[in-house]
Amino acid sequence: MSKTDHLRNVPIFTDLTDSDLTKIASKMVPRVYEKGQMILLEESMGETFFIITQGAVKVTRLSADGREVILAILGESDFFGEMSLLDGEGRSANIVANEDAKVLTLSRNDFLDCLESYPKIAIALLEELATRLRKSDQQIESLSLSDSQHRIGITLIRLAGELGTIKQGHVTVKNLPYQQDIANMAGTSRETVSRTLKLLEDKKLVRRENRNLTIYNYDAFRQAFS
Amino acid sequence: MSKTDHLRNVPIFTDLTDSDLTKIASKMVPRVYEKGQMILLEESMGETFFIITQGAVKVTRLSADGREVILAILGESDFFGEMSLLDGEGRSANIVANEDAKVLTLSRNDFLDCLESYPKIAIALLEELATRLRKSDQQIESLSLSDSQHRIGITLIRLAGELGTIKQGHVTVKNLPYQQDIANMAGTSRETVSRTLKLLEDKKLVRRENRNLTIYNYDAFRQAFS
DNA sequence: GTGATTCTGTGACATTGATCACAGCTGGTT
DNA sequence: AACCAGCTGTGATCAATGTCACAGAATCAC
Repeated sequence: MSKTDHLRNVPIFTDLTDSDLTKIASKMVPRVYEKGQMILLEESMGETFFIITQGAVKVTRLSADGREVILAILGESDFFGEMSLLDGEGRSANIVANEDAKVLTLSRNDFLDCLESYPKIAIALLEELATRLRKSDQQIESLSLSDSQHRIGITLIRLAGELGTIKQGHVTVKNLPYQQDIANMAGTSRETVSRTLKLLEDKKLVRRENRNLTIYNYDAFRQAFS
Repeated sequence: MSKTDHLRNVPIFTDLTDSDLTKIASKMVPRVYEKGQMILLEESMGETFFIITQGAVKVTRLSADGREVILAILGESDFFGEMSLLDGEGRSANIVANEDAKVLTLSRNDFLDCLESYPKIAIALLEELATRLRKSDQQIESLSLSDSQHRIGITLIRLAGELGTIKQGHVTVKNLPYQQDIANMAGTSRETVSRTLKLLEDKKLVRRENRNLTIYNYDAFRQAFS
């Protein structure tokens, strides 16, 4: 698949003509990362915009004592790095390749030029940031008000939405993240995730085999936890 | 103060010429709300953009059983309502006048026209959303990793930044919000806020008199809680 | 296939902080 | 000035869940 083809799938570029896409694509530089490799380090200055063409990354913040919060897991056609380009502050999060990953990068100047030249990109980006803000607000609510069981349920729904495939009402998440990662997304401990998954399985709400998780009745499940 | 004067103070409009500002101002309709009055209700469709010219509002989410999370307290020259205009989803939060408040409103269409006609507005708005997203991410981190004492400390810092005035190293927040509101911002209970404030006062980190709170050594305080 | 590494399950225990209950203040209103 | 509503302080209690410890599974590397 060519660079241009990849860009076409990215929400903020969908409104562009082929020739515009090609122009932008020509400025993008591909890079490759191995699983576990750090792509961006907190505190460093942001100078690059990234689009994922293959694989997945996790966006985290680390506390002084090394505990980690996972803010998001991003996959193909998702992008990152725009925040510090936009507001000029330093990085606010770390990005790590969660599996082997390929990305396209755009320099700060080229990115900002895009915004100036194609107002549609700016508007689409506004849309995307609004959606992310909305999700963050939901997360804040759930961390503030819900107990660990609900937060874990909500996290499974997030994962299902991002990584799952729906088939006749039940969703399967292949390659479920490790319990520690789920815990770091849900703001709880690994042990609590273990116990809660068992409980959900006992209640016949989900099934696990190998690294896959199936939510039997996705709608009912969302009902119960949102 | 004229409408145009108010707009000049709003970050997303600062780059505009006077004549552009006047054009936009002419489309804005003023409204007035009393303390406690609901300005926007969750779930309703977003059709209006608001700029605060006087007073303050709180942005909240409510759980099914009536508990409230305060996502932000906004004051003069802050704006809200842009989220559902941008991504077309329903409202994600409630807005309540926290004191008597005056606002200027802009209709959906006029707002979107502004974005199309003045790319600078779109870019400034991107900047603002990036900043908000950054704050949300910090909040998620602190809810996930910090104990209640730290979360309350961080909340006081937020309040100091938004409502306080700095004078030779110490910050005074006049008209500190009620403990219940602080609790709803910090994701803890009102009683815990009461006990923690006492503790901070005993440690000579802050002083309270009437409805005012003074943080003695702002830099050290931030050091200790961030 | 074997060993090493990493992930998961589970009991025991300690602790935080929510909740309840109620008294004491404070500020606004008549 | 007296009253009332709503805010604040504080003790007692207790459930949820984090932490520790370790055994059992799964997966990876050679």
